[in-house]
Amino acid sequence: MSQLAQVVQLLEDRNVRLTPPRLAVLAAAAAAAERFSAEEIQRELPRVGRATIFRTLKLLVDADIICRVIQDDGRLLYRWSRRGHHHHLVCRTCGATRDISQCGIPELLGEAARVAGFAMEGHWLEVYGRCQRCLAGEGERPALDAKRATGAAPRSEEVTSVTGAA
Amino acid sequence: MSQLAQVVQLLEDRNVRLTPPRLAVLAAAAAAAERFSAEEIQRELPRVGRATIFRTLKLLVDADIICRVIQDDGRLLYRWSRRGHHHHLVCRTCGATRDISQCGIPELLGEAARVAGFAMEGHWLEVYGRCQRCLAGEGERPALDAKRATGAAPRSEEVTSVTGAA
DNA sequence: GCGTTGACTGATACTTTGTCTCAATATAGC
DNA sequence: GCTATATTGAGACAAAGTATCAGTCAACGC
Repeated sequence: MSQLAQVVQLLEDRNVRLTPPRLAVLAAAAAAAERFSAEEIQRELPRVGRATIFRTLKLLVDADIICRVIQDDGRLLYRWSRRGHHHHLVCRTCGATRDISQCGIPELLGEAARVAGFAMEGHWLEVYGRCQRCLAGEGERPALDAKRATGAAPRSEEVTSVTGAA
Repeated sequence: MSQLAQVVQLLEDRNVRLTPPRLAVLAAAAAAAERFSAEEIQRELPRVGRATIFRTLKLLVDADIICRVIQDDGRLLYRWSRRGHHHHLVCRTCGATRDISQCGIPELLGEAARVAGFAMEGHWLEVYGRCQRCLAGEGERPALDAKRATGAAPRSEEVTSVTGAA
């Protein structure tokens, strides 16, 4: 079953009507880089209303199909969510990301939380740095946001922040 | 030397002119909760221009006196920055935060980053859960956010985030 | 097939959180 | 006091959503 088919299944299970605009948003999101902005979807689908795009994205977020990703600069992007708890390495130069499945935060900070009288329930971690290509001087791109309007899809592997259950 | 005096000193060192509006913003920020929004400062200082408030906050961010904090929902807050790398425990019920100076992230994830070909430069971690008081059933506050206009300090479920040097 | 009902849509206005511009004003240095 | 420069406040503008509303569409019962 393709990813898209799975998503369709998931939405049908939630009794969400799969209308043409919704499917268009879904397809555009699927065709976009792993991380995409609402604006990209809008650009891709000029005939679909802005409100519909945002509503559909929200729907997908609610269905846990995509997740909202807050970047360093406060911008919001969307990303296909992945099952399983993981974090990301984010390249500050080109925006590329790699997943880290290793976590260890609960073990690391659980004791500190206990001492502070907190019941730890979750955490949120992102690691920033520079990827091999950018370190080597290739792959330098004006940071993703630079002019926002380039339409250039970010390289896949992308960023995200994940709110993970501790 | 008081915190405010230290800040004034810091700004003077940077040749920043300490005009009355700037001092007013500084004082309002100092009087506010540890974490505050630009809106709160505005409400506090109706006679100071909005642009001046934002400019002054930016100035303080540039001077590393306060830091911008991106919340779960993408909203921006400001927070007095502390010397030294630390993270926060955030109570989802009442919004209270506690610092954790212990970090260990670089040690924990450094190897994973290296394997992925990343040069780790910083990270961003928030731990959330419930504080002792909320666990005990006291201290529960109706989510303060409701209409944002209450002037009350932080709302519940906030997640503060800090980008720390790794 | 028809009518009803409720979900969905697109247009558009509005909100929030800033940033930019510009003329007026304050300040520092001489 | 004069001049150059920094700062200010008002207000326009922008990005990224959200809310509202009338119109449309699809499902469902008859």
